[in-house]
Amino acid sequence: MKDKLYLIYRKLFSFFGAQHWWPGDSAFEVMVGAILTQNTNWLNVEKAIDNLKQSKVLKPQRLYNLSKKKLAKLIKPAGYYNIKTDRLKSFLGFFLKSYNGNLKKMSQENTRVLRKGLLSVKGIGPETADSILLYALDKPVFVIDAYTKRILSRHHLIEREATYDETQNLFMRELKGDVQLFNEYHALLVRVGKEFCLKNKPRCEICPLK
DNA sequence: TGCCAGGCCGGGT
DNA sequence: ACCCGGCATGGC
Repeated sequence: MKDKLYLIYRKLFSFFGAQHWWPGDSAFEVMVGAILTQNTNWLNVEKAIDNLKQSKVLKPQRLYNLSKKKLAKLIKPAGYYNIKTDRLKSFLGFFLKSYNGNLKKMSQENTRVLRKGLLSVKGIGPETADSILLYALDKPVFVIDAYTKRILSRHHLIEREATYDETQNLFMRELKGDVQLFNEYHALLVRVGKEFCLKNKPRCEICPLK
């Protein structure tokens, strides 16, 4: 099993090359993007983030102080804008209250404690929490998403109905706990998922994993 | 033109 | 402990 996961990684990397994730200019932008991209096309998220940048509010305190109505309007292109407004606000409350809106302070926290804290925020589930841990805070946590599960189950490495934790445990048990590896591996899975492993239009014949 | 995207919550079984 | 509807825009 261990060899299989490394083999898949090598195939993906040699086919696609480095993905340079997470796209974004700052760790804070990554955290905001992680919430905005929930079940949403990244291109739409970019529009929302651009709006926040144009309005000069892509900072913890500025964003937190913004009225719900104004925030909702700015992130509208990302979809689910009412829900995501609340989710951003609750996350920012946590970030400001627990870590004074300071990324350094946050990243010094014990990873397990941090994950629990993030999961206690309404609107942050396992994938969003782990994306923040890995891509904003450089913690060696493997991110699981819909593509990852679909690809692994189609290759019979997990059950089709495997849970998030089961899938994550597989990766973290079999792979060396390396931030750069986890970063690149997840990004590559999303890449191959988008191009070859769509829900109703799989292109398995020409997939680089074939 | 309909299908789907880098999920998560809450209410019902 | 699962299961499912709701949430919403924009690209292809």
